[in-house]
Amino acid sequence: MSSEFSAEAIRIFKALSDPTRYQMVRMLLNCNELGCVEFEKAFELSKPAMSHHYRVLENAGLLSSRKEGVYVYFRLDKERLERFLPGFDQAHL
Amino acid sequence: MSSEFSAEAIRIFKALSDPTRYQMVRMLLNCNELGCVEFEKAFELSKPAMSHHYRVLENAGLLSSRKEGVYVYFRLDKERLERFLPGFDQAHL
DNA sequence: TAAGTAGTTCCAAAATTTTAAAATTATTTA
DNA sequence: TAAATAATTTTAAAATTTTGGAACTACTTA
Repeated sequence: MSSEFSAEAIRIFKALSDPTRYQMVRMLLNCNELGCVEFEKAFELSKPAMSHHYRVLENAGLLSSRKEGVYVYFRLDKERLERFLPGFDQAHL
Repeated sequence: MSSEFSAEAIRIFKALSDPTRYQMVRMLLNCNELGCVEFEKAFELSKPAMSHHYRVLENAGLLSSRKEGVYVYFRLDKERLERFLPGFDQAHL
C-alpha cells in the first residue's frame, strides 16, 4: 500500500475522529443529501465552526457540496468511504 | 447505535488518525506480535513519545501488551478492529 | 546488593485542532 | 439598488495532542 494512500487514509481517520463530523457522516448514511440548515440544527455550534467541519470532510474527499440559491447541500461519497472503510455503513449504523 | 458505541468509535478513529499509530497498527496486521524495540526502530521518536502512542492504542482497545522480563510486546485485537472497522486489514494492506 | 537496561510517568513545550466574533462574499427579494 | 439571509474566510483564543527531558519503576545480571 503506497504512502500516498496512507496520507489519504490518515486524513479520513482524522476527519472521522471528531464527534461532530463522525455524526454528520452517520446522518448522511441515511439521507441522500443534507443541507447546512439541518446540520446547524443538529449541532449547537456556530456557523464558522460548522463551516470548518464541512471543509475537513470535503478535504478528506468524503463530502461533496452543491449550491442551490443561497443554500448549500452536502452528499456523502459512499464509494470513497467504502474504499477506505469497507462496511462502515453496516458497522456504524 | 448506542452513544456508547459512538464514543468508542471516536476513540478508535482518533487512535488511527496519527501517522505513527496508523503505521503501528498496519505493522501488527502482518506480525502476530511486536515489541517496543521494533517500534522504536521503525519510528524516530523518543521512548516517552512511543509510550504515549502505545497507551492511546491500548485505551482504544486495539492493543494488548505482554511483559516478558524487561521487554514489552504488543498484539493487535483484530476482533475489535474488525467489529469497528470491518475489512480494515484488506483495505489498509 | 549495585549497576545497567527497558519502559513508564511526570512535566512542560511546541504543534495542531476546535471554536466563534467580525468581516466578507454570494444570492435573493423588496 | 438596498436590505436581508446563508455561508465562508479571516483572525485570534481556547482546548487538545504530540513530543522529549528528567525522574522513576521494574527487571536482570554482575
